[in-house]
Amino acid sequence: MNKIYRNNAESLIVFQAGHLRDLIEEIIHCCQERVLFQSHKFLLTPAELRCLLLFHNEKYLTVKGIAQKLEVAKSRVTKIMEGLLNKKLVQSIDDPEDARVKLFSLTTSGLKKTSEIDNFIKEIHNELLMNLKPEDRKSVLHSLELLRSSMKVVKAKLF
Amino acid sequence: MNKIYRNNAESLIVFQAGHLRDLIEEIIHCCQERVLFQSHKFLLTPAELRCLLLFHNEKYLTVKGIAQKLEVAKSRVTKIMEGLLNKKLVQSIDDPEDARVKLFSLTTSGLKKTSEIDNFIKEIHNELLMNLKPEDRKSVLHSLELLRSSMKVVKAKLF
DNA sequence: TAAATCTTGTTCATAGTGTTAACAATAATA
DNA sequence: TATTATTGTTAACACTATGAACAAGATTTA
Repeated sequence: MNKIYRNNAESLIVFQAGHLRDLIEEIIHCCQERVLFQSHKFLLTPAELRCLLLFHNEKYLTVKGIAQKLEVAKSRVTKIMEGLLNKKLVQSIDDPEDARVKLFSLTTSGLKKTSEIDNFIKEIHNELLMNLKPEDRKSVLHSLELLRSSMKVVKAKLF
Repeated sequence: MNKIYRNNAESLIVFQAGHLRDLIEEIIHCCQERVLFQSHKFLLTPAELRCLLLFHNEKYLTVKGIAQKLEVAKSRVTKIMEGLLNKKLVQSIDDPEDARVKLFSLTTSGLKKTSEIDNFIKEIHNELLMNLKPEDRKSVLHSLELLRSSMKVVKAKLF
């Protein structure tokens, strides 16, 4: 029952599923290494780096807003911002319309660093793409879209 | 210089690289959620779960061996094994050939749990595959292989 | 063989990520 | 105005992880 399959089709699926598992694991491992590498390179903790990148689209962010985007508790955000304030990469002002709220924004050096990080990440992904043969690029992207969709379906079943 | 590209080819590459970045990010996020879900499901910490799966291929493992496979410090392994010993999922004996060495192995309940976890992961990946159209499966796997290779090249340049 | 060196695993201090609960200040609502 | 809801902080806790110092045991070498 463990090694004998009803037919070749079933055996192929088991093989492919195992292969899929190994490939995903390797790819994730590689990405995690990159995250550590780049936070080390920019003298930030991974959480600080992730947080800085949120300011790419928005000039002002609140603790609540950051917590939602990073999907962590507000108390965690307080800690992360403490680090970024110490490093003088962000500054905070009180929201003139609501005294409970703090508005965080990048300092000049924070803006510079954020832009450097974003360029670095862009460059990495550019290389990632350029290492693929031009005719493979579209199909790799399409495959990742299929995989993402399938993951969403599996996830929906799980919860 | 930021929004004007020399030609359509360059613009396409920038677009594709950004798309690649977003897709990888989403996929990784999904996988991380799965890791949390499954460790919660099996009443283990993620590190304990990862460690249990190492016994799939080998009956006996040492602290050093586990540290190498998990790519963590030996002191970390000591802690993880403490948790697994408390949960009675592993047992340890002194290596008769070297008094410094401890040989860890799964208990009966550890073996059972490990097998349940492995089946769960197999099932997840099976579903992941089955949600793809049969004619897409090979190309998705092939694309992941291409991506993995490209990542290795990029990584090699980085270090 | 005895001394020096290497290996194995543990403990401890430290850092980073993250949660929940309790709380104070402020805002919105009834 | 009194109640309720929101915002952000603090504190206690858990998990992941590292590196240094160390003890015990194995190996090498002089």
